[in-house]
Amino acid sequence: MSKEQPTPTLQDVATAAKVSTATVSRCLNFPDQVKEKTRTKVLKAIKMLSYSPNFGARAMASRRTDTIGAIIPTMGNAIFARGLQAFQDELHQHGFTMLVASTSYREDIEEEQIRALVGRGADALLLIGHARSPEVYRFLEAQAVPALVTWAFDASLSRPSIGFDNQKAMCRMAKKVIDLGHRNLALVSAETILNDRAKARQLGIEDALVAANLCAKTLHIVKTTYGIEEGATAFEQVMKAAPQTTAVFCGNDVLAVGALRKARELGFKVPQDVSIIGFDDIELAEIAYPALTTVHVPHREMGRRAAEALIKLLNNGTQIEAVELEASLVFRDTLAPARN
Amino acid sequence: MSKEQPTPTLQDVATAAKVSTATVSRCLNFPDQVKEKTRTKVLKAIKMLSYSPNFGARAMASRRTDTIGAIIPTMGNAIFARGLQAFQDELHQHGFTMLVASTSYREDIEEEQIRALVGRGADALLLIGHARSPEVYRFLEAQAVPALVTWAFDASLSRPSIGFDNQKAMCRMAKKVIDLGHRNLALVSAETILNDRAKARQLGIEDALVAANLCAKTLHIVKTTYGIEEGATAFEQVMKAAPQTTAVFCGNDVLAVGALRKARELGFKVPQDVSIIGFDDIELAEIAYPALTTVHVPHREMGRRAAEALIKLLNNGTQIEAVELEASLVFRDTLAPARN
DNA sequence: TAGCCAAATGCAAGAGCTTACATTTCTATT
DNA sequence: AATAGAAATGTAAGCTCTTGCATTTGGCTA
Repeated sequence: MSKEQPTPTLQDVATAAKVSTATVSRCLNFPDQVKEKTRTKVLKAIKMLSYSPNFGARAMASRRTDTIGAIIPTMGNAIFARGLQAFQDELHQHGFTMLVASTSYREDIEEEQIRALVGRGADALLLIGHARSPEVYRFLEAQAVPALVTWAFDASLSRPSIGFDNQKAMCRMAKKVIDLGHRNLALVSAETILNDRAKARQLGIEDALVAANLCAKTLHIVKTTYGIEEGATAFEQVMKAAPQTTAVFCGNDVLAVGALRKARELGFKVPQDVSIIGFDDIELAEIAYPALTTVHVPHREMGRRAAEALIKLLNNGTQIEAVELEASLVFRDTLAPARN
Repeated sequence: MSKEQPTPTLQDVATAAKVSTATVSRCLNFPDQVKEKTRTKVLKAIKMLSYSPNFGARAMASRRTDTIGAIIPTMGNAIFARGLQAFQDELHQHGFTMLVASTSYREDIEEEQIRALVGRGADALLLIGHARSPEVYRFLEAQAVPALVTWAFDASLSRPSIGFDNQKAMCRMAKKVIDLGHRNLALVSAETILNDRAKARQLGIEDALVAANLCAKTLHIVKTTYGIEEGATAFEQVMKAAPQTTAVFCGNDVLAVGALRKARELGFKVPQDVSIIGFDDIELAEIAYPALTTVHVPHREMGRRAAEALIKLLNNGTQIEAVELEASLVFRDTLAPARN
């Protein structure tokens, strides 16, 4: 494509305002270092030329971008979108900009996106979950880009995280379910290989099973990809393969809502015939009918705290402190005592 | 903060691989211009140093970023998140990167974000709706950054858009509603000053009213901000101020779902006592109970087409052609003939 | 009025990359 | 074996800013 008129540069503004580029630059970055009169002159020139600083050049010269990158699996899932919104709001208040990239839950794309954001000068990164190749962490180190993990919490790892313990949360929920007399549990889960949150949630249920002196192997697991339809299909598979199931856990609310719909379609009464439990507590959960029992993920809090920690790190070098947040259980209408 | 070890540069890689910086650069950008053996050597050096190109420098030198910015009101609304996902998918396939920014429906923030993305070197911009100050358009022109408007379609404007006609779509829906005997209509809408889509949807209903020889003024309008809770509150206001209302249109599905819930809480039977109509057709609409009658926004198609058009423009200079897509009506369970 | 100091401004050196053009190295002819 | 022409590589200028340091300006004091 052809760009005829070159876009205005700092130099153009300087010329138009009859000052040096240094003055224009200071006008933009440290307004009180330049005299009122000069400033007015410069600002007028800027407006006249519709000048906008070239970010790349600025970043290169100042070695700082005030930009923080966030990499999430998908924007399609409201829980991430919401968390990011909180993250972004907090960043914005402190003069930082957020850059988002999504990975579609693919490891190779995540790596690509990490490189893209780092290359774009992100001063720091927000990552979801701990699980990724050591090579990536090495890269981040070489580039001196701090990364904060969220959406998960694991005290045993050296890398600080601000999140909640997926395993513990799911375990608490599973215990409640077992207390209600359920003995034949099933789980509709995302692929757990690249998704440590999904894995942790599974382990949580198994922990509860073991704690109740039941065999962890009795948990019937069906893996699927993300989506309402996928949840529906998975539910059908569960009930076909393990008809005695009385409680179906789902890795997230979207899957759960799909399962719920399919249950109704297949003539199951929820929760009388079968209980369905979600995870995330997005709007969908509240709106579903019957309203979904689920685990509430403190997404706003996570986003806000993560932003806070990163800003402090960037501004004052304050090291990030790991924070474990609570994921609360939300009992609504899809969980009831086991029929027997 | 202190970054001790400087991040590796092109020069470092060149030195390590014993070639010139030009060769390394070509290795990255035009791999087939360099001999296999050299390339291997260079790639090894890159890996060893965990080198990652500095985007700013690259952008500055090559005057192109292969980046397209997208500015949406909020990621909190699934309809935008979904549309962007489609946009992003298409871009990614063609080697482009998407940068997202959200405005919280605020004009000043939108302007700020536009400047931020342009400064960051976005080669083009995706904007939602036509309504914004001429100054912004002038700025875009001065910077020679093409902008494509989506989520709206207005043949009368010179600026090309790829979207649908909000007014026409809502008008069609309203006609159906009127055909079912409804005479007392209400609308729960977002603020229409800065939101041309919301405005268009309102006008659509009024058009239908006029076409049916009714007075446009009979439409009872309540304005509110975005959110389920907000929709609920607005519904209550509507029924208090205009109890004879038999059909409540909502500016989007989220508001509608809130209205729906409140209707149930207040003891209204939907759709027997009152019909509720949404707009967007997000998952929520399908999951709501009763399932929501709404207008389906072709978000995937819009995202995909917009990406396509922008890529063509950037790669071949092909001018963008305006495209009007169809927004279809989805009749589910919240619309019924008026009680009388 | 001279002289001093702080405030305001200017100068110019990078920051890391791409690319036009120059140079070197191959390959294939004769 | 010599050489034209293509392929591979190197050289260096330039992209737009920031910032340390040098210089100028201007307000006071003595």
